[in-house]
Amino acid sequence: MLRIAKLTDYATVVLATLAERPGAHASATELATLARLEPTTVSKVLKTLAQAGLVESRRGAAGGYRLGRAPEAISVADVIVAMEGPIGLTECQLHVGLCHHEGHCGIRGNWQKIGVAIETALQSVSLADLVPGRRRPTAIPSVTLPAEVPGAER
Amino acid sequence: MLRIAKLTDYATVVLATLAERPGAHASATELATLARLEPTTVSKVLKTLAQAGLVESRRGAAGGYRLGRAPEAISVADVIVAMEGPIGLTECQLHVGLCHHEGHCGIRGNWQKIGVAIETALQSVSLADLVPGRRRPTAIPSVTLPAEVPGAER
DNA sequence: TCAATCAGGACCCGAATGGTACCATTTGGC
DNA sequence: GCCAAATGGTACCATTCGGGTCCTGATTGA
Ligand code: FES
Ligand code: FES
Repeated sequence: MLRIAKLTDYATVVLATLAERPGAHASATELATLARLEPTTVSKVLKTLAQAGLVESRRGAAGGYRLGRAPEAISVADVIVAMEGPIGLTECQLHVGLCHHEGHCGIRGNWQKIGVAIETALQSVSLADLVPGRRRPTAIPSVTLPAEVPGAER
Repeated sequence: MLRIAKLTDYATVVLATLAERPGAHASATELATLARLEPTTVSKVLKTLAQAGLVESRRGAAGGYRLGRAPEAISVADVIVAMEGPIGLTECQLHVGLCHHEGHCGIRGNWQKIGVAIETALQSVSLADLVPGRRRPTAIPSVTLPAEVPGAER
């Protein structure tokens, strides 16, 4: 399916909600009602996001969460990486030596390039672009697949 | 993870193997030994690919599979769609009316745009680009996020 | 006729995901 | 000083999904 996890989707919704109230801290339950999600789930998502530094947390009474950086500085790629770990289409793309066919499979390098292209595309979309009302036309800049084939033999 | 399924990865490997022997039909077991994969798995993959028209099959003795089109005409997006169904980052991106938050969530449209951008990137990489020995520098053309916000208010 | 080969399922098992609950820790207010 | 509010962290369970195998039937060439 090439899908992101549901929790990642929730994360974007919660972050978008947070982006609409800059500055002040908002509690997890408060955000949950605003986003109409389960409080427990929102809490879980926020914990993960806090570990990644995308949101800042304050504990204790009157605590809560707020964005760790400006909405423009948080990309969709950041959210995905925070929630699901490094972006990689295939398993063997991330670590070398795990795949049985590395020796005779010339595809690996290409998967890596494709992954980089997608990641670049995701990085150029920021939270500010997702927040309704603050929309502005966004153009993903020319995503070029780095053709580092040395001698382009054929 | 934003990963593709393993079977999809296998599909690209098998297709790449097929691309190296144009014309003649190759049996599933034959392809399995070439790609060093489980014959049963390769068979399963090929069946799926045949349904999508990416490979042509011939039954009976001396039967087998061959590419349905030229390697240049088969994109990575085609393979993913054939193996995993329509590309969509989120669930609510594919069908309208399933998500509870559609009413007040302005994110959905943006996810769709991001999905289109990724799909475009995947479509511009063909099988021919993946086959080792036939490599040629590939540039994913300027993937532009269609900013169809009517009045770009801000 | 027979053997090879694809077609189309059914089936099973393990892993991952979504979701929930519990308890410790911190912090502000009374 | 104490309590309520709120996060931090972990552990847990049910369900789903993906990977993988196997079986039976249909087709085709020798
Ligand atoms: S499939 Fe893993 S290296 Fe090619
Ligand atoms: S999360 Fe489903 S429409 Fe926004």
